[in-house]
Amino acid sequence: MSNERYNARETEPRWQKLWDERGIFATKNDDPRPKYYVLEMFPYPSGRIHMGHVRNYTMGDVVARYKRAMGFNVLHPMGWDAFGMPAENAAIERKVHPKTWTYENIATMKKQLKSMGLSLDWAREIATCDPSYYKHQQRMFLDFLKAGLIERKQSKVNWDPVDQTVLANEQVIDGRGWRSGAEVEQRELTQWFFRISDYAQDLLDSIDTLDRWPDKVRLMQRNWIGRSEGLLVRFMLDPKTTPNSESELEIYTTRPDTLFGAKFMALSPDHPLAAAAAKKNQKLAAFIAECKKHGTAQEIIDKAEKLGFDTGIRAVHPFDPNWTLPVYVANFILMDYGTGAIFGCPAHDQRDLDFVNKYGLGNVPVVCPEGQDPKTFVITDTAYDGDGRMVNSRFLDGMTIADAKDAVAKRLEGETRGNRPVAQRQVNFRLRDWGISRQRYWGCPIPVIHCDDCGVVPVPVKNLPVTLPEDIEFDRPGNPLDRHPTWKNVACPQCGKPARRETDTMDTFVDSSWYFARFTNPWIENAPTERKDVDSWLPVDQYIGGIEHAILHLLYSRFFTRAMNVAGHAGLKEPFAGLFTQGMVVHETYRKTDGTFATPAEVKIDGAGDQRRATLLATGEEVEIGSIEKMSKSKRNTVDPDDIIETYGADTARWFMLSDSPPERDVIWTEERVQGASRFVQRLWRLVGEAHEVAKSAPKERPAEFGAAALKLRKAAHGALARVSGDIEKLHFNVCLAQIREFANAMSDAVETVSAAGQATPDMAWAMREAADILVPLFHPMMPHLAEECWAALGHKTLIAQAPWPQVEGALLVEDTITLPVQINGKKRADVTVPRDAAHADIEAAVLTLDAVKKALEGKAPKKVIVVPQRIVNVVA
RNA sequence: GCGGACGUGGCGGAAUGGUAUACGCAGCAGACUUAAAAUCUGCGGCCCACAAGGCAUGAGGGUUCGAUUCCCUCCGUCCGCACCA
Repeated sequence: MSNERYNARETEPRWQKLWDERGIFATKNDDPRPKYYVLEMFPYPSGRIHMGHVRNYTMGDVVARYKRAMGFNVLHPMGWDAFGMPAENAAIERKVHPKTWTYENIATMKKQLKSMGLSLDWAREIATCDPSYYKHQQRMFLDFLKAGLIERKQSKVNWDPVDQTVLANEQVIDGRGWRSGAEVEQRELTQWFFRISDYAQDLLDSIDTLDRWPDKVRLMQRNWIGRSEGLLVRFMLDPKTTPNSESELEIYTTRPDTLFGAKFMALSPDHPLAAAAAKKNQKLAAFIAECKKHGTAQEIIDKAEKLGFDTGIRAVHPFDPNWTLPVYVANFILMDYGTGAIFGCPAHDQRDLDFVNKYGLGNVPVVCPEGQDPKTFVITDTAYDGDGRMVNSRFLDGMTIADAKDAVAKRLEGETRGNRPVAQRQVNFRLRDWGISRQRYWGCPIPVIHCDDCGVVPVPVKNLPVTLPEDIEFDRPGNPLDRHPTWKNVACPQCGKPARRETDTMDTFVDSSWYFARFTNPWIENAPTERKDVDSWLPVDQYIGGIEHAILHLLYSRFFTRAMNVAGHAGLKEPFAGLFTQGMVVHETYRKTDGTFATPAEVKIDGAGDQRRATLLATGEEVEIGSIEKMSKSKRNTVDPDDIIETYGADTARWFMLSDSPPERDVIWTEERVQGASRFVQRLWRLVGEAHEVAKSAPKERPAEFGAAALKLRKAAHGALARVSGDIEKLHFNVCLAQIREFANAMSDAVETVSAAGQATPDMAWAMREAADILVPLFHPMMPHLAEECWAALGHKTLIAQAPWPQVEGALLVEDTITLPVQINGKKRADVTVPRDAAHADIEAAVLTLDAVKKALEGKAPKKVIVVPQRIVNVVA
């Protein structure tokens, strides 16, 4: 067999078929072995898989196959995040029904995934657009509604007047809709919200328990939740200056210590007091209208100037009835954070300082940094937000910031006005409730009915699912559900009178917030989950996906699991015990003279290093080799997984994805390295063949003694085994692959030794058999097809996919004598070989006889000799 | 602006307080071949003709017997958040 080339194209489908026929990756829920749940983020069925999928699913498959070999009952399912806008875009642009488009894509991508040789349990496949899935989602919506986890409220949205649809912030570009180009308006719509903010503190606290999540993701979630501790303070207003004799304004501040530096108050343009004042002041009304015209798009907010308008209202300082502050409406105050009103202390807040400098209100520093003279400490253009002592602050003078905050809070909490304390400590979060209403067709219908008499009525559970109608038209903008002739019309479940269905559908993030739970038992029809299954399988032991989901998907899933817990559909709070975020697949770009890009397949590369040149295959025209970018359609730097699998085989593609780059970092796809991976596939095939030849003469019984060469091989094999196991556990795939290559090199050396000697000694033949039986299982998780073929060639009748992980022989990892590096003043100068358990004194004596040491010491005694057991010796001269 | 990560040969990278440059890619030289491909062997941080030696992990400083690893300052690259009071 050793002189035949390994033919991946013939071999891979053969093993895939066999795995399939024998159903060896179908997982049973009642298997008594310990469980291991490995999950990769399921794909959106966009049409074809891309290299990012190949990388993601290869990593998951390595873990799944390894854990299976380690004796775990492994759950490794796959499904489709199948609702979403691209299906509707296809319907509009190509007149294909979203359902047809989606299911065709699923079929194509499933075939592609199968060609990768992934050890997936396809019997548990889920598509979120299937009524058998979203039925349960609707059921949970109703349960959550009953449990008070969902509410309906007004919210501002980006409205595209041409497409007649709501746009996400990222779909608004320079204030215009990304598709229509129409100027986006702010509209108030009544929408459904999941009350995720009720769980802000719990979601924050529990991050500490997620010790197998990347620190980066945990930090991003902490920042996103954005907890702050502050004080609500009720300022009195001069009723003579207010529109309707209002007497009070409540503000939120995290810096109550700076109250004596206050120079103004500011209201959000959406604040009720601003609205009231605008009714009596046309100029103010115009100012507010102008503020509201600006969208929520980030670019606009960034560039917008800080603008204010003096309402004429005057507020009274809480510590001085004779001290009044002007009340402005300002465009930078958000209505939905705190109370929508603030007091401004310009000396210690840059934004407030910019504001007073524009309107000439001045500033007073109240915190003086250590070592500064308060008399000369002035603020002009840069606010001071550091530590220091209170100054110019009456009873607070001399206190630290923390003490001053506490003193202000205590004093104002103690005062009451109208039976309520003047101030109250409050914790605020940046995290907002999760608006899930989408004015779209291709999503999960929200199961409620609007009745003129009964109001919002939930669809009775027995009437679920509320299915999407299939006879819809995309010939006009807007939501097809809204204008469907009959779907919307329904009798009120309570009073029986004609009523209307909710035509909004759910955000697709809802679909992906519980699919991992459904995978634990996707067959049960009368409930979203089977409690014994969901509780025994969850949490997911290893979740793998892109960093782009670090916040939204992962935070929503954490919330949703809590909600399922409350509603009785799951018994835990944290769905993902281990998380890994893999890097992207990137590729260099090729720019043609006309500025457009060429694909890697259209380009031929010549030369190396600085001499590398790229020319178009078709015309010979030179193209510029550009920067390395994320593979994308727009840069045309994509490589099609199908092409790679066709040319090199899935194992080569899988090996490449794990090589060289650490898995959390981006990997650069290059033709040279794919060939390198392919060469290694061939080399392993040859090596296993050669090893098999050598091993033919091996005795059945393990020899009592091993010669030096055989022992060296055995040590290499067991050393590699121990290290590879550890590296897979830590997901250090690139290091793991280097270990396998090193072991293969050691095996090649041994084969070389045998062929130089003419024949194998019995001990070497036995050791070679052992080495081959270790090598194949080691690379099986990465290259399963090649491993099956090698395993069969070695004469095994079992499948490697079902074989146990080899046992390490610990004694082989311990050396009798060890060679320690010898440093002189921290630089390596020599080696010394000593018995493993040699005493310090003996090692020291041995070291002092070395020529290099004698020379360095020039006859003098060393100042110190440091012996680190099993590691190193350092002589200080 | 706030927060975080990273910086090692020509390139991807290894080593998380103990032999810096494992493993691979590219390169060079050689073997096999009529030739090529494939394969195999050898060489690859810099300075110095060699050796000895010295210098090298973005730059500078510190801690340590010993620092790529820990600490401080700076430079560069990337990422997240951002009128959040």
